[in-house]
Order: sequence, then C-alpha cells, then structure tokens
Amino acid sequence: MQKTKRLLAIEKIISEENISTQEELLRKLKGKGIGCTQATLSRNLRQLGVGRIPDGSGGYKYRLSENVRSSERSVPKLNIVPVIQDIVEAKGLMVIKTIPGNASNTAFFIDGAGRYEIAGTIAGDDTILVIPRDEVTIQQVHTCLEIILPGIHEQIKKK
Amino acid sequence: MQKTKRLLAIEKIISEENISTQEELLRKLKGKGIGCTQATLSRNLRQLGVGRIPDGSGGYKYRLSENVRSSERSVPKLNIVPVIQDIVEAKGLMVIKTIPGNASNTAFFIDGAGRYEIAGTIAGDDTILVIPRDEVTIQQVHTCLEIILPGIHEQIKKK
DNA sequence: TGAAAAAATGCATATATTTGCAAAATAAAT
DNA sequence: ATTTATTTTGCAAATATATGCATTTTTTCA
Repeated sequence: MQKTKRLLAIEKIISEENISTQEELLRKLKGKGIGCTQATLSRNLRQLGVGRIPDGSGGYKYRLSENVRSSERSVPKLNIVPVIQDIVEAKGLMVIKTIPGNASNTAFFIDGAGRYEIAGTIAGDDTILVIPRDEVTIQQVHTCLEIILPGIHEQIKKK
Repeated sequence: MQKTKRLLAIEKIISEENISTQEELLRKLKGKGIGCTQATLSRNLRQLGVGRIPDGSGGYKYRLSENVRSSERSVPKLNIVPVIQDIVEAKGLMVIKTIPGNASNTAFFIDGAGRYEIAGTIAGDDTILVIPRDEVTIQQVHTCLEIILPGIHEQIKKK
C-alpha cells in the first residue's frame, strides 16, 4: 500500500530532522521517490499524531507525539511478526492469534507504540484482544498495526 | 505588565481546556477581560513554546511544551492511584491502563469495593477491562471509580 | 524628569494549513 | 472477473497562522 509506505517515511523523516513546513516535508518525500500533495500530507500528519511546536529559535518544527517517540527510543525493533498467526475481527474488536506463549509480549509491544486508535489490549496465552476506541474503524486499526508491525499482513497472507 | 498577565492566562487556559484555534483562545481571553489581536497571540504562543497537536478526534489542540507541563505536576499524591496510567471508554466498556505488572492487584482492589455498578473485571498485565452492568452508564462508572480511588481522575489528567 | 532605546502591539498582508468535493485507486463481495 | 463499497487523493478554495512595518507603550539611563 502506497499510503503505509508514506506514513512510515514521514515518521522517519520527522524523527531524524527538523522540518518546519509541510512543503519542506513534501520535498524530502519527493527526494525519496514518494509523491503526494500538501493536502494529503496535512491529513497524514494528523493521522500520525504529528504536532507542530516552536523550535526554540523563532521557528516551528513538526514532531511525533510523545508516546510514539518514546516507543521508538526504548523498544527494540525485534522481529515479532512471525509469532503472529492470524488476525480476525469480532464485535468491533480485533483478535490476534499468536503462537503459544507469545500473546503477552506481543501485546506489550503493541501497547508500547502508544497509538491513539487502540484503547487497550488484553493478552492470554496465545490470544490478544485489541480494543479500538469508539469512532475508530477496524480498517484504521489495520493501518495502525501495519505501522507498528510493518509487514504483518503480508506475513499472515503467506501462511 | 499587561503581557505577563496575558501569558499566564494563556498557559492556564490551555492547560485546562482544549483550544483549537487562536481565534478561540482570543475569545476566552476577552472573556477574562484580557484583550489583544490574533497576531500578538501568535507571537505569545511561540514564546511560550506552545505547540499544536492532533487531538485524536479529527481536530487540533494547543498544548504546553513538555517541560512546562512536567514542572507543574511536581506535587505527588500519596495513594495507590499513581499506578493507574489512563482510563478510556470503548464499546460501552471501560479500559484501565496501569504500569506494567499492576493490573491484577488494582483490579483486585476495585473488585474488593463490591460496587453494584461493576459486573466484573478482567486483568492482564497492565490493562484492566471493567465491565459495567447493563443499564449502568459510563458516567456512573466514573463516579464509582472516584469513590473507590479518590483523586484518580485528577491524577490522570496531570499525566 | 525627559530623552533615547527597547519591547510590545495592531494593522494589513503574506504564508501556511485545512477542508469540501469529485475523481481515482483499493479493497471487498458476488 | 465484475461489480460495489470504501478509502485515498488532488484540486481549488476556505481557514488559520505568521510577519513586515509603523506606532504605541514600557524601560533605561543621564
């Protein structure tokens, strides 16, 4: 999906350098071969929870939300995807099946991402219940999972 | 000095309510007898380090910088409340997030209060699902929690 | 106290961001 | 494989925010 790639690229760029306008970010993306309009960027930034704050020297810069930043700094990108066996939706909730004994750490990882879309998770031995916030569609949760665990859907399809 | 008063008022308003545009903040200030133009506000917000971030529901809100917020919350409360990180409602249920490993004992405490409003709780490692009885509103559950854990909402707000 | 310098402000405008709407692209269903 | 529904996107226009400049207010200093 083109959008997912862009969202990931945006997070990366913003966390690595000081961007002060959407036009500037637009150029950086173009440089990476990822194109869209400024309007789309505006929507994407909101979805990602990216804020705009004073940079301390008269200007402004975009910055990821606190929880996203802290999760990126402390949780290693371990290869957690392979433990996930299946994802199904039920009653507006999302149920993730893992290989036995791996629900807890996977849920912890998901929680750690600090995504707004997810109200919380509860993990058993090999099953995780992901509770989306009201107003959040299952589709949005899927996008969200893709951001937390890039390649997750791809991985499952292959099973 | 007129400006100092305004800066303080801005900090106060922003920390207490969700403001989404400078015009809106302008009106709030006028309501307090403090007047200026949007241009001045723009300059003041930058000086205060106030950022603009997604509010999680499609809009934006202004927020004080992290350091300002953390210095304001330096008075510790002395009870078990601090282990609770967040409370959100979803699907008519209530999800309580705690610091890792504390969901179980907190849930036990909540159960122990024997409140009628709460049908039961399920605790994982750091998440508690509180299931209200049918006919019980979320608002009632909030009130109920405040009775069991005085100061809980106050505590969370400051995070 | 009065003059000079610095800071703050308003006005008008430039710049930047958001949004409604229709078209295009994706995903889902038959 | 088509059709249908959903999501994403671009375009143009509306909103919102930032800034240059002249003026007023506040501060500094002799």
